[in-house]
Amino acid sequence: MTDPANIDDRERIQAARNEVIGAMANAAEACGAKRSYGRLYGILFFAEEPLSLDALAAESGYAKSTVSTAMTTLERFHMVQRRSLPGEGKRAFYEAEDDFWYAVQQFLEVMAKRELETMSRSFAASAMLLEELDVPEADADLERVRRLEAVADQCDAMLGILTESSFDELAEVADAADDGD
Amino acid sequence: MTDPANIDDRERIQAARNEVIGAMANAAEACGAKRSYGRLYGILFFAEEPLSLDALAAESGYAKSTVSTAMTTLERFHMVQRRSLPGEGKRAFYEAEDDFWYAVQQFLEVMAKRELETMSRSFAASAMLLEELDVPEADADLERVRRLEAVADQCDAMLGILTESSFDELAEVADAADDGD
DNA sequence: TGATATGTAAGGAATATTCCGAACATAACA
DNA sequence: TGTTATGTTCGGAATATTCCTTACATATCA
Repeated sequence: MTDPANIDDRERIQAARNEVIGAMANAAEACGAKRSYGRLYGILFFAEEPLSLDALAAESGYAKSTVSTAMTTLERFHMVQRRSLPGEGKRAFYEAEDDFWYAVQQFLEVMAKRELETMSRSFAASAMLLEELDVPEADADLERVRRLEAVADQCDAMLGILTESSFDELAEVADAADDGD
Repeated sequence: MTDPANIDDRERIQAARNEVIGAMANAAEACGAKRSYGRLYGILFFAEEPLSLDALAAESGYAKSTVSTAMTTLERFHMVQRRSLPGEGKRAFYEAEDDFWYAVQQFLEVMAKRELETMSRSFAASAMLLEELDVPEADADLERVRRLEAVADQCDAMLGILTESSFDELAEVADAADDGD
């Protein structure tokens, strides 16, 4: 059942997984989330079956409470799904959203879009204040803020495309854009 | 020279600026940079003339050393430009890149692209390890990693479009994409 | 309902980040 | 070259973050 060759295979597979799991930890950090969330998503991404909190805690080495809050957060981002398997009582099982592009979209939708909207609101508020004034300095500032608003709008449009396009549609967009250039 | 009305105007202008400067601090944080960098960029963005380190320190309230390292970093990102004004000795002056879209592009180019490349390399390394194995479990993992690579490639293509398109070209891309949907 | 297993929340220890101040380095100019 | 003005580096204090432990809450099933 576990002859030397199999043990070696397992180790290699684990090494391959860890490479990706580490990359996901980095990505999470780059996205402003905790590294642990990235690692836990990675573990789930490779899991052959949905994992319970305890299994995830054992596999990852994190405390159960840490895993619990991580799952709650990742669920809000639609990065993992919580399943209640029948006959398993209260116990919940988690699996990763295996469509990684969808996961990326969800992140952009929830985080980037929200961040951008907050920024746009600030720009708008600033513009409002400046419009009420009638001095040259205010005019110059208003011009600058309007440019910021234009960029924010453009970013918003691009984000819309990214979050609303399927993976295949996006490929078309990319091709079209390359032709245009 | 500073009658009540002017003082009031100044305060309002400052309030309008602070609104934007605060938004930029938030944006910097969201982008994984320090809030102080965002604020300093914002101050420069509204400055009527290039500012020296001391002026920036006075205006922002940060220590000069903090401003110094901030400027070095922002310069690497092409978010600010360092100018040596003639007759000013060693003293350097800084001004913000006023094309905000260009600044965004620079950020994507330097940070997002680098991050994505690191991730892609990890995916590739993992795939290499898995290709050498010939067990079903490894095949299943390889399939998953290949999907990750496909998403990373797509993201890279989109990043390319974003970083290589001018503001106006980007609008065309957005329009074309909306038509396509 | 009680007993047990599971999930969540709160507080604090370990760690990482940010920023300041002081020491140091370097360029300009007398 | 010496002096002064400016810029940078480094160590540590203040702060923020992460994650664990413990305590609590809630669901399941006898």
